Amino acid sequence: MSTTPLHDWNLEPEAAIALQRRLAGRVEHADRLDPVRRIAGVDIGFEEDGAVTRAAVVVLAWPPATGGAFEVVEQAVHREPTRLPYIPGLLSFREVPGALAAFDKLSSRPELVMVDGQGIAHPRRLGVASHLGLWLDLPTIGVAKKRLVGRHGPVPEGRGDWTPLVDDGPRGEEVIGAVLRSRARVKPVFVSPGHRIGLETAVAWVVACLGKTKLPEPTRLADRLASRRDEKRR
DNA sequence: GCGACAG
DNA sequence: ATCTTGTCGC
Repeated sequence: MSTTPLHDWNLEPEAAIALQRRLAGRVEHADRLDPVRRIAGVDIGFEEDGAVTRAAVVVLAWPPATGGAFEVVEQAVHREPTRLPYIPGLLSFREVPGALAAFDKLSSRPELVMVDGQGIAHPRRLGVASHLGLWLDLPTIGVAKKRLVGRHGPVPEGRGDWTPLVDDGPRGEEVIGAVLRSRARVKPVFVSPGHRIGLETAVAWVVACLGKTKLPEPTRLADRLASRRDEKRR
């Protein structure tokens, strides 16, 4: 993939959208995973009233130890001035640069990455997970807490159950993700392929990484580190 | 004009 | 995303 620094990109909305259209065509929708030994979780948080972007990456060992506990192989945090405000559909331009910088601090390279946000469940099929996957050239999965686009029917109640998230594309209706019941009696999460992975495989990995909470461990731990829940809760 | 709208 | 106390439940 291109190594063009994102800060060199023209971030005018029209240009950003045109770029997303081009990049979407490069996203791979079939599984192309190496044997998985490490899974990374990525998330971005903010400090100083949003003036500072805080990107966090947590690498977990796969498989988890008997009992379900995941071993944290390593983690990294990168802070930088926030580049852009939040604009639905253009989240990548706000969060990917920081995420890449955080990845640069890692000494190991994961074989799979889970991102807090959408994958192809995006207006132009290029959510933050897909965008990051292209730049890292790694399989990525988008795990979002809310819906950005698409529609779906009732979500089955059992943990691990899911219903397809569909949206209309150039060639008619297409499945862009899964609305997954990651935990009984809790609002579902939106799982969508980011890059180099298909929907079924993506859902299987998310379910395999579920602990006791709504979010899969990689994303949950990255979220905690990005929002520094540790120091805060006191 | 009125909603919808990842984080 | 972020600001935040208590509270219900396993």
